[in-house]
Amino acid sequence: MGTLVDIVGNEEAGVDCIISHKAADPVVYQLARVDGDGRLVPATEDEVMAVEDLLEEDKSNVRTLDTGQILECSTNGSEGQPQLEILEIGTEKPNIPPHPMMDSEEVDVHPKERIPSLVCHGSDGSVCQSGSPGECSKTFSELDRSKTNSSFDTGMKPDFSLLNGEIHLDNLSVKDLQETFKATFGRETSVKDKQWLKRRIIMGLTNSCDFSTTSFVIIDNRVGRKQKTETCESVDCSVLFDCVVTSAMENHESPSTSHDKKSEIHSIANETNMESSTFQDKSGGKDAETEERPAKRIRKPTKRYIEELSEGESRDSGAKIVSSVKHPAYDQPSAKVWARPVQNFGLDRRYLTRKDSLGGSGIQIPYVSRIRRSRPRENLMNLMKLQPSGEGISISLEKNDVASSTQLDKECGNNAPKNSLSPRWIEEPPVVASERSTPYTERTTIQLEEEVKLKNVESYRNNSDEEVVTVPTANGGMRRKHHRPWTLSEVVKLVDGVAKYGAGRWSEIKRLAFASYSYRTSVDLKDKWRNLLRASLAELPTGNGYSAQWTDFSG
DNA sequence: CTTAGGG
DNA sequence: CCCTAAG
Repeated sequence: MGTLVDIVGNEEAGVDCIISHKAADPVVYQLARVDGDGRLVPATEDEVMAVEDLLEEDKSNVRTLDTGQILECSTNGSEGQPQLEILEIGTEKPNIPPHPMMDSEEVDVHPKERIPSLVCHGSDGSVCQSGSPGECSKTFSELDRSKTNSSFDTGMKPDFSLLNGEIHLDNLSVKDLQETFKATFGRETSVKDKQWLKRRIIMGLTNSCDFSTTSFVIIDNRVGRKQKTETCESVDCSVLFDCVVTSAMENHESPSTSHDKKSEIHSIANETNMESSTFQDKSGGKDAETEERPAKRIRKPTKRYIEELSEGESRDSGAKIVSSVKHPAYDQPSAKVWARPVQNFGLDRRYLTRKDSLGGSGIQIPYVSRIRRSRPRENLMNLMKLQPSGEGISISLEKNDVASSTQLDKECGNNAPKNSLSPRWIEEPPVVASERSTPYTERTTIQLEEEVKLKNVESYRNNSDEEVVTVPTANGGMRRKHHRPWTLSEVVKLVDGVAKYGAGRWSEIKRLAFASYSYRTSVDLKDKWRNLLRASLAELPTGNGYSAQWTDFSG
């Protein structure tokens, strides 16, 4: 069968999530976690983020499961071992001719009729299905409303007749859209932005269940059926963009087939006139915040595709910072979820199989390692437009980052619950302090390109070489074999973490900001920070004219 | 166990 | 990165 439900565990983050791929193509992940009682609860925002990062950076914890497979959830608290059985796995494969990379079975599934359903056998033997009212649904109940009546595994059609299979929202008035929204999500909305409404509705329909706060959607892989692309075209630029990027990304991977789709996509891209270089979905982004999801991160294009933008993008919206301010309740001893090796995994050429040290089951790593051959030129250029001319400083990026995050904190930090543990802003390196008023620092084209190259190298390694290999050294110790170059995003996260939690609280930073980078220890963070400090101090002190510029701005 | 600092 | 001494 397919590759449809993944378990993502991340011990550092305490995240054990079930990702049900409702749509394999484009993939829609929905996150839930198994709580101590073996119930599915929606993943928290942070878990979502952690998992997202995990998916991007480290696939070693992703297991691919099959229908009928039993999951044991070892819980810290309770004696019993709740189990989750995957009853059905929903796929939403395209109606276009099957991609040669994919299993051809299960291709003709109606998007809204095949939806993942998980049954969990609680430790008490209770069985509950997340799609129907029952034991588990307690945890889902509120989030569930739309889902239950919009067809879960029952095959029921959604509540509204407007939408029989195809979604034609274009002709609807705002009011109609609001109605539809209400029908979809079970709540009113005051948003008047048609684009936003349409987008939300589409998402609500494409998502098997909308965890109103924590569902997130990854459009992954190639763009799906035509119908889907139409949806993209009319409704959501960001999705479309994603598709385009993805398709471009995968171009080299499936040389023969992606052509059609690619051209198709491109034509759509042209039609929609994607002048915007931003990945942020404009209408959605703004309005999402005005509605019930204030400052929540909107759907972000899969970062791997746009890593070049990560420096700006990961915090430009501020959503990340705001949303991750503090949420106590989720340190709950994570329910560990192992996959028991029950049956063979469908051989899907998109996946590499590797040995699972935990359960012995095969970990299937998406073969869609989006290894970029050449970086997207425009993106880079756009990025660089942001950088006014000036001189290049080797760690300007970090400074840049801190500067922006500092700005953000000015905006939102005041109403954010101050974490009493952490107001240690003082420990920011002097460089940073002196530069925080400098909105943009710059580096030369060459430097940027170097950066990108490095990054590509790194992501390649990420995909091909997951484990931390150690080699014995002369003095008997073990040494990590591979020097993992620090990526841009890692550095950014580090700087960010230091800004948030204070330098010195390495374990905190590791736990919270580096949850998904299992290979970076807190010591690594510390060392890296030290190096950054050194580097920055080395550049700045004796006035080569640099400091003058900084002081100009800060004064 | 975490942090700091030297190697 | 590693190692280790110090909280």
